[in-house]
Amino acid sequence: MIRLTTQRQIILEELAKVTSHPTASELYDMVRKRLPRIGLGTVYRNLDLMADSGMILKLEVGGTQKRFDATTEDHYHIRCSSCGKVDDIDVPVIQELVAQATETTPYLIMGHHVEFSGICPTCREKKPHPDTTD
Amino acid sequence: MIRLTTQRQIILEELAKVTSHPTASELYDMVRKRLPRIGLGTVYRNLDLMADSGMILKLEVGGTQKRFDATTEDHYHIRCSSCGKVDDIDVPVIQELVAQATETTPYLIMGHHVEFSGICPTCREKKPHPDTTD
DNA sequence: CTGCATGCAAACCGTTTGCATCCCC
DNA sequence: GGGGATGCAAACGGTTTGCATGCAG
Repeated sequence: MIRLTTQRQIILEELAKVTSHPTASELYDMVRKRLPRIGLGTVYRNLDLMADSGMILKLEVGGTQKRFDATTEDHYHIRCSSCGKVDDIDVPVIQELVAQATETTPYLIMGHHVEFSGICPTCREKKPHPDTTD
Repeated sequence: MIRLTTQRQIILEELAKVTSHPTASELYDMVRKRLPRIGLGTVYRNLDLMADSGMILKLEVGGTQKRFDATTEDHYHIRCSSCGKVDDIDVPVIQELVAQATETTPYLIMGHHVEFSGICPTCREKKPHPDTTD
């Protein structure tokens, strides 16, 4: 069984506390407020460990950084193509997709994920219209 | 308009030649056989340029590396969680998803992508059964 | 006690970038 | 001929890892 260290607990608590899907370094900053001497490596090691043991989700989304999710139920996401933020999206999961895909591919299918892309409200306000100044 | 350099042409040709979705460095290796002095930076610069101008697709898939696709029509993908390979998958694109999502999010939705995950035939053969030795 | 976990820092890997030179238009 | 494109190599950002020490069980 997975050993319950202070670091582990606090990382999990901080992740569960937010509805956003923080990156490892965002989580590092959050955790550091309570555990100033924690190392970034510890955060990475524990996130991977918890993801492997199914306690949390490691989101394989676009962008340069992986993001983490305390909600392990199957659900879809939307990513802001401007700032990279990721939010949950409340569209019902389509289980039939896997059945459909199974018929057309030699792969052994394990799952699927839908990722929407768009502009989040914050970024929308920042750039109401691309550029009408010239 | 986008300047037509030898490098550009050959990168595009090599990408169009394969049905796989190569990473930048895979493409670099392919192109280098015809253009031994090309630099990796040139490959990256041109792939980004061509993606921005809509000539090719930059796949925002999971994994550590970006992948590129000469087919710009909307379609879905499957990624092997063992070797990272990405293939097209022949499941009809669900346009209604965007409409559905629009109703439940404050984001301005631009698009969506479905990524299946599974084990490719090659990796399936390599590991017929995970480990039954204990 | 003892071995897994931590903190720290160096290493890694994919990607980006600055710069002098090159070559397409 | 001129400005964008190239080759090269150094820089970068995110992640991983080796090692001595620390602490949970």
